[in-house]
Amino acid sequence: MLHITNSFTRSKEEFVPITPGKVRMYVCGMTVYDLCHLGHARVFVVFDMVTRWLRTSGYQVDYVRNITDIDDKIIRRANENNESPAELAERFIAEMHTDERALGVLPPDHEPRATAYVAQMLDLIAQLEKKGLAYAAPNGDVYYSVRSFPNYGRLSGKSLDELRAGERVEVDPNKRDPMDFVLWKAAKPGEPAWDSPWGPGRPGWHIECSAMSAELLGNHFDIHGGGQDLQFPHHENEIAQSEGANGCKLANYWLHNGFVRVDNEKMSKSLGNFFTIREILKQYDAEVVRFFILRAHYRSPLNYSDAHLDDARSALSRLYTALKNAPAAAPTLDWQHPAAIRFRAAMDDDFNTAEALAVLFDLAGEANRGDAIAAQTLRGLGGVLGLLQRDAVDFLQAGAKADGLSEQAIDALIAARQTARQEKNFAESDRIRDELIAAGIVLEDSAGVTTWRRS
RNA sequence: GGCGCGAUAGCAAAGCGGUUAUGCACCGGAUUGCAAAUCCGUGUAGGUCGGUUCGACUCCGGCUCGCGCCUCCA
Repeated sequence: MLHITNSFTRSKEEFVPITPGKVRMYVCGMTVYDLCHLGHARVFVVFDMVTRWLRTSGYQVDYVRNITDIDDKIIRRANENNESPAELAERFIAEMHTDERALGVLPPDHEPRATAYVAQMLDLIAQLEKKGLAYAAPNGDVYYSVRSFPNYGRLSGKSLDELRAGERVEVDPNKRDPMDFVLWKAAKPGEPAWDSPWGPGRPGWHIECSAMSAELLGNHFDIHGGGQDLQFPHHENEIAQSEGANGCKLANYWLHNGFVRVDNEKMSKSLGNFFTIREILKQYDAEVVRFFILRAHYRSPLNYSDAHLDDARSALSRLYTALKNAPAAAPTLDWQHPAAIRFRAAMDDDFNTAEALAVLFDLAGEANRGDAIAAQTLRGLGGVLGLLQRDAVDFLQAGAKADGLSEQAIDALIAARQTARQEKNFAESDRIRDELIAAGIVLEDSAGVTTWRRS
């Protein structure tokens, strides 16, 4: 029985889908004006894990993760680059897909782009205006009137009066309340624009998600996810828009993943302390990065550092080492295996991947003691998390090939060392081994055969 | 200032009112020509002050410290 911590109620609840056997999930994706950083990677991997677990649990999942392909930053960046916003967005969507696939993230069922749903957004804004929840301002923008939506602040636990007290931005004279947010932005010269009843313009950020989720999943769906930083105001605004227009609950469960930190500070573009997936992948195997993300609970903060990635790599190596003698293709996973039962219990407990991974390490120990079933179970359960599907030796030998020794050179040195050992010339054999260690290659002699891996 | 989250061993990170988390690192042993890997074993915890309890790392409260949101942000 799956239990999920719902950020709306701030409590752990039994998961009950709206339609038995089916789960409809919407996750806020990325604004495509630059390469993805590790924070984005965490969202991708976490909700990929959620989707995989729901499917493993027998649910048919309809997973939507949107792409924001029109906004201020995209327009600005495109102008700087002398390209159109559409071209820029297209480029970074492709880059995002490259990063995701490297991390073993399965494609969502739908990846709607905001620009393809402007008509639906306009419908929604019209409904909100009709219901007195939206108003056209003198400057041509259309705003949402937060004071007209009684539940505003429920998700984030904020009240409008408290928000006002902490108001740090200059009050816009076009807004009736400082917290009112834009639904439709009047066009400025040279910017992409769509026609609308309120004049040419483009959609505000928040309305995109309300329109796309309704179009693809309906007005009421099961799970809404995203990074913690979107809880306020983005998700709060989505609720105000969708529930205000449709009169029904938007999502039953709200899931927010924790931040990635650097030196105990949130990793973000505005702080400039971010690491792109691309640069991390130059140094670390993508599966190590995936393992690193999954090793922490999805709601906990995750501190990024080379030392932690090194640690993750060592840990994952232990798992793969246990699979060295296991067949590559795992037969059907036996869910009655004691470890599988523990694994399921951990995952059912709010997607506790840290606990689930601990089960994998216990299995590795059993496999190392010669339990072939344990090795199969290890590979099978790893697969549920999108891990451990490679040939073990391939993983252990994967690495910095560019600046290291070629495999032929390594094999030649191993052969030379073998000859020296047979001649009991241990000074020479140890010299060769030291040379390899200096090059990051560790040798392992077992049963008369020497194998190697990267340290 | 308002709201919220967290504090676990050298590092990372979970569960749990009483019984080994787990990984990395470390130490002892086995194995090895020596290593590595592996196995066996030991040790190292629960910010602080109180309360509840037969018993608290686990529940409750105060304090301290850290983090996040309140502006775009995954």
